[in-house]
Amino acid sequence: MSKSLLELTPVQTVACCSPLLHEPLSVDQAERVAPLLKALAEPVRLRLLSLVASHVGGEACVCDLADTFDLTQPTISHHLKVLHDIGLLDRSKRGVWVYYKVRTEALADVAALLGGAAR
Amino acid sequence: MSKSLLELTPVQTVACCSPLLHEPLSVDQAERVAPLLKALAEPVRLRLLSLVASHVGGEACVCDLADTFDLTQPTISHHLKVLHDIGLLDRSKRGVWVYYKVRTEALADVAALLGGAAR
DNA sequence: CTCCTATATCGATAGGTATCAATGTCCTAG
DNA sequence: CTAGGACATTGATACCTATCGATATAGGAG
Repeated sequence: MSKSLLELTPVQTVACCSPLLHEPLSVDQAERVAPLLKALAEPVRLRLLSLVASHVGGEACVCDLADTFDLTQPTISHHLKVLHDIGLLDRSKRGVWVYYKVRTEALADVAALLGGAAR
Repeated sequence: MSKSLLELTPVQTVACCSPLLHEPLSVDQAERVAPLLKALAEPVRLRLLSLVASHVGGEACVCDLADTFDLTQPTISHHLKVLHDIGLLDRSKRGVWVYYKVRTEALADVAALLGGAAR
């Protein structure tokens, strides 16, 4: 099944291969990637990320997000902080509102490691 | 799933397409994917997966793996069970040894959701 | 300044989990 | 059959985290 995985387009030789499946991950690599995956491994955070990304302008304020969930505002705030601290969300305060925006590069890095070969 | 949404050339796919980032994830989707990511979100398990995949024949027995880690055999066995239970590793017993093999489709599914598109 | 609203932080709690030592299961050798 | 080795399971422990209510902070309205 991995025949197509071996055919790489030149441009994506780096980004496209799945290091995870092609050579043993170093301890350092594993410990660097795991926290990113951990931040993603939460249904609420996955939905938050998705909601922010698909919101108008690619960003959303907490007030846009909180109503979607059956959770208190501190809990939403906590999840946003986790995503921001790990580098998956950018944060910018404008007036009273705080806007979050997905850092797509970070997400792409993870995807590339896991299965970039699918591209 | 949402395969019909992704009728793009490989180039476009690389540049832009990520289901997670293009439409809000449903609660169901999020709750289905999160456990997979959770299973991956562990340095030891990432390394195990990587070791199994890059081992000769794409599979490895526990005895091949255990020595690489500074952990007891039950702990390694635990992590392998987590990866197997979630569907990321296949398991086959041959004689006294148990061989594990990566289920690349499962990994590709996750990668596709995060940042790639299945071909 | 005072009040209100948006968001963050704090403290507590309940549930999850990585790890170990001890033990169980199952296969093969003899 | 019995012994030994490969792997899994169990039970205990220590740590982590998702969630809440309460509270803090900070900006805008009046």
